[in-house]
Amino acid sequence: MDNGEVPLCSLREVLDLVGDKWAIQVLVRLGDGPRRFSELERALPRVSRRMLSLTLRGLERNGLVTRTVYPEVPPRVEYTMTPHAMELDEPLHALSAWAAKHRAKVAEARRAFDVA
Amino acid sequence: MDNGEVPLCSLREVLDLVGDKWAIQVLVRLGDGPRRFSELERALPRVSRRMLSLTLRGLERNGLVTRTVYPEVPPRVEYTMTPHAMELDEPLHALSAWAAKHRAKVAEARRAFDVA
DNA sequence: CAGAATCCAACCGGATACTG
DNA sequence: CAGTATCCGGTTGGATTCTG
Repeated sequence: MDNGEVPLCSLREVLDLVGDKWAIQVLVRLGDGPRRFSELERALPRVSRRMLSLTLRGLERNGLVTRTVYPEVPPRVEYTMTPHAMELDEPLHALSAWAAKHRAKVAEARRAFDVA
Repeated sequence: MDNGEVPLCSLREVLDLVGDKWAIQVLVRLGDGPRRFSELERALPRVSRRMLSLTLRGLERNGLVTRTVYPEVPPRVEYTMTPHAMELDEPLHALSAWAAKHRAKVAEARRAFDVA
């Protein structure tokens, strides 16, 4: 990791956008298309309604997600990824590839550390 | 972002490793070579000693950093990145490149959202 | 259906002081 | 030098309740 070439502030910016506990889970769900609030809620049982709401609000605020309200009864709201959010796909793949590759070593390091 | 291809759990794993507030700052500093505790402390004035300590302990536990104690007086401790931590360099670059590219849009989205 | 509001417990992290 | 220990205020997030 070369200090001079990693723009630290940019890195912090992305992590501030998607680094929190649920943002990425939501984004990935939106990856195959628009989803309603309740669909996301069912798809992510471990996210409380409150947190889902706050997460979506954050993503919307940062322009990663678009919120569309359909004037119907009962109300329908759909969340959609924006084009630039889609471009996050590849960087995130790179990261998870790293994780997949080194998972065993990380687990082993953790075991070794914990017994000591 | 293709749901079927992004291994969500791997992604969460990496973010759990380096997603917290200071881990990456520390890693980047270690990018050009081993550093002593006090060097890191000076290089990262906004990180409290306590947080630096906890961060290093976490990185060490996950095998991203090696801690070496030299039996001298006064004591000297050096922190070094492990080989697999170095491989994080490129994925992190990809992420920060995304941030750099879309920074303006994100900022604009935020402004638009906040005035509303 | 899609949230917002409120309450409250748990956790986080800074400041300070102490140690091998 | 390189930490750890303790105290403590602020933030986070779950549970619950209320609403258009």
